[in-house]
Amino acid sequence: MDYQKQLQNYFAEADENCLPGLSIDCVIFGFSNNQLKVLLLRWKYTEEWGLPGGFIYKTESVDVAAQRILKERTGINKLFLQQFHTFGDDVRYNREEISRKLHWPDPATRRWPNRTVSIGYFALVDFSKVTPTADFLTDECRWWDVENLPSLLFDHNHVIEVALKTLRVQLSWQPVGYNLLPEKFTMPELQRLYETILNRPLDPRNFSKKMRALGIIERLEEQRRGGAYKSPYLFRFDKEKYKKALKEGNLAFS
Amino acid sequence: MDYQKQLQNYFAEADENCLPGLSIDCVIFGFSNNQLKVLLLRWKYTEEWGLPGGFIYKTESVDVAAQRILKERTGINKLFLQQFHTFGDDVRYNREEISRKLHWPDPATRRWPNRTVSIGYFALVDFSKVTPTADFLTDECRWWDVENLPSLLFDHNHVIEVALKTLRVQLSWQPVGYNLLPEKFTMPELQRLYETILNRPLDPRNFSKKMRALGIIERLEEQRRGGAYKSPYLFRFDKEKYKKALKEGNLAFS
DNA sequence: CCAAAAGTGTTAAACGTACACCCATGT
DNA sequence: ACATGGGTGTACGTTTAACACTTTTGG
Repeated sequence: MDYQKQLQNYFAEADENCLPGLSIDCVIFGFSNNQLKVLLLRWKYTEEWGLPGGFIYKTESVDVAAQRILKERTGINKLFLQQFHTFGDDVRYNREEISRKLHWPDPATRRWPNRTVSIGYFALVDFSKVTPTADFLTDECRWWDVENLPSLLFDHNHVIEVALKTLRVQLSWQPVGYNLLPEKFTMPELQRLYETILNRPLDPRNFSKKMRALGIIERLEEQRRGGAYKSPYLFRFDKEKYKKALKEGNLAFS
Repeated sequence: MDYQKQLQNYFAEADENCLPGLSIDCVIFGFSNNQLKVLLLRWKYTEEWGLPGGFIYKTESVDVAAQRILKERTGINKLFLQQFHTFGDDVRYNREEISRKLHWPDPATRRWPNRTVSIGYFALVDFSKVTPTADFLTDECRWWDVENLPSLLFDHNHVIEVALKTLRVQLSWQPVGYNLLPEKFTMPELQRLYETILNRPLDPRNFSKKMRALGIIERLEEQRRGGAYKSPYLFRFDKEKYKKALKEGNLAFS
């Protein structure tokens, strides 16, 4: 089997060139169809899903490694990426269980350390600009609703939960809308993004008022045609004002 | 020199029993004399100060290691301790510079990895309950004003800055007063704690009003006698209500 | 013409902020 | 008696929260 050899090579290289016992996990958030999504990978020849992750080269900063891993494993480049927690429990997974689930032969398994400390990053991306692509370790790469995840490998369900919690807390200071939405969007779309992340309904009149009062978005003449029912106006973020407001911490949303 | 041998033993043990290339740094905050303080250690036979830190045993969770290190190196036990950031730059210190500053012989130095990823924790402690004690690696352990730190070893000045920033942001959700103040305290003391962390003056009338409105502190009949001038009332945190308010995120302070 | 989503304004309550004087105490 | 820090209330402006009807559109 060619795949087994690739696996062995991968771990052998990591062993030689990467920091031992340390890894990175990336939680990539996107928003589409009024749902917050996470990008997951399905490992080759299995039905097992997990977060994209990888190792850190010995001469590479952890932040740079996170960007590289994202790029290598999902094709996504240069985006909003933030460290949110380091997962250091002594038992985060069972090596034998993982090895069984992934159909790994013993030699490959043994290369996987018994214990790994993992640094968690989350990314916010424009769903419409991502073309999920599987890499040599995986068969499939696709978006999953945050609300409806399968049981994942390792402690990845927990990692996603912590990322979500961080995202909620940081809603007020992070350019969430700016990174998760396409360039042009409607007010209801923005509202549903906030509702999804905050996990509670918001009043459309108050929401619209507040968002527009922040002065970080502008309404275009254009309307979104083609959908059924009344055509909503399109909006666009004013990048400069958004950044300025973020710096001043003006984007709290209670 | 006995110390050199101890050093070598220490690193040899760490090499054998600890996770390689990973360390923990602890930023311990205290409050006294209207100043926010950090606990620092002076390395033996030098004038070089740094944060208490250490390594993680191979069978120990990172959180537990942080508590153990704190206890071992400062005598402080069982307190508020929170991971705040992982420092993963590829060049966080110069091994030769460190070795020179600490008067380390080559063999000991070579045991120190060329690169270490460090997980930062910050602790909030009751200043009055801590008896700073140096350990076998250090000559002295004492509090320093956050506003007036010396140039520290490694990237520890930067680590403290990030911890402070985190502390400021989290003032609203963390039991800062509860952990940094003695059981009984006066309103001006609490106010100065907040002023110090937020780094700006607050109006005493508004501060008192707001704090008491939160319903998490109770005024005792007792007053603090002995100081000159008018005797201030003593207050105490209502632990239950404090925890409840924290859960509900009601402790924002703008 | 109908169903469904988009869009919008007013009011009351809560909260934040600015501001100044008297009081208690030890020396 | 006095110097010093402790203690307190009011008024104004801003922000939030609650609330319902009309408009637009495609089918």
